[in-house]
Amino acid sequence: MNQPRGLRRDAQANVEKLHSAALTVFSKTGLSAPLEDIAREAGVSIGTLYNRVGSREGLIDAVVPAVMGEKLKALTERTLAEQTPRAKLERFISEMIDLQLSDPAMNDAMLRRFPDATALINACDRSTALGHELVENAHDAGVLSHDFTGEDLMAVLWMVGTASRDRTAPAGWRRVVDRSIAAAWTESSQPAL
Amino acid sequence: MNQPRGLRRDAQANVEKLHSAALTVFSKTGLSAPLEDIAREAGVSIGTLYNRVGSREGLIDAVVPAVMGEKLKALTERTLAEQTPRAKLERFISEMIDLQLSDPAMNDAMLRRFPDATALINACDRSTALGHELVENAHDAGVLSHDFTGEDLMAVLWMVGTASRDRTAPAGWRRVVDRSIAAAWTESSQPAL
DNA sequence: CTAGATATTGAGTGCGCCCTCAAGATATGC
DNA sequence: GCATATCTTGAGGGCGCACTCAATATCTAG
Repeated sequence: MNQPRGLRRDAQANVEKLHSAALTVFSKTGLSAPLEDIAREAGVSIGTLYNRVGSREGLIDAVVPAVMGEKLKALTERTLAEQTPRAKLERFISEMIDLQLSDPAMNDAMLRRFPDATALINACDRSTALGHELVENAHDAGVLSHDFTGEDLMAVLWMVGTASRDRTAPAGWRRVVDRSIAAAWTESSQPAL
Repeated sequence: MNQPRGLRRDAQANVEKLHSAALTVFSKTGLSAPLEDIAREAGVSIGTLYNRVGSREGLIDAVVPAVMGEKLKALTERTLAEQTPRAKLERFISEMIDLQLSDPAMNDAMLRRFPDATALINACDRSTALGHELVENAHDAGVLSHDFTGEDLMAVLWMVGTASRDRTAPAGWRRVVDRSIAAAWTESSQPAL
């Protein structure tokens, strides 16, 4: 959680101010927010921002993976608490969508818009792995069509993220996505209550 | 097709050079290509570009609707030549997708990325109207689920356009879209050969 | 208290693009 | 051929953002 010691006390304080400012701004504007905004929010000059955090990726990695990790942990628990493979997968999808819609920073993260923020990418990879696993389980249980792959799941979520961040998206996008998912279940499968 | 007379001959020639350069560059890079690229391609200075065409929207409108209109006309003919309402709609969808994938300029047009290019928007509106009509006919013939609306159709096409222009799109996007369409037909409906 | 190591600062530079305008070039009517 | 209305030109200004660095301020160990 803390910086590699050796920083002067004021510098240390600035790091913390920058981190919390970054969190605020990222959640409002997304991970591509101007770094100047973050410096201002932290009450610190742009030079200091660079001195303390080095790069946008550094700042993202210092701050977002923790939040994201928390959310994913809770999400995973809720997902695995469901009874059937289908219910699990449905839960996962709807929770992931909620996460993306809840906050531009989460959305940018899931869309992998900053591939050099390696810690963040790792966090995302974990959720991707969970998704793939749930798809496989659903296949094994015979509730999900075999031509709906893990890749397809990720594509669905990518589209949700993309559509939601674009204000020119036409009204029907959500229905399109929902229909695509709905069509992937097998006949023998029962929707969760 | 021509400028409102009164231009000196050299100026007139420049207009033409600019139009054809615009066509070339737009098809390669899309409608948001730097205007400087177009001036260079036309062998003319950036100042002249502004003198002759005024704005990006002016240039787009002077050049893209004609091409688009041609393509839409042919597309419409082919669509209406199909026998059944379902075949018509399927044809329309696949032709529209091909059009979007064929050329960044067409894609930007269909995505309505330049709402102030009014002539272009008009052309697009005509194809939208056709889409809505085909959806209605399919509803009337009982081959298309009533909860797949004209708006849904446009959302599908919007997603195709968006996914295809984003190189970070995951591999499965096309299948997601196809499944969404496939799921919209009613049981009584027969796919075209 | 002070020297010197450590931080902060913000004006400045760069980049890509949009758009303008004064100075110079060119066509055209007479 | 010449006068002049018409065009072209490209350097320059603006904008938003990333990123740097010499000058200045602040900590802290002794």
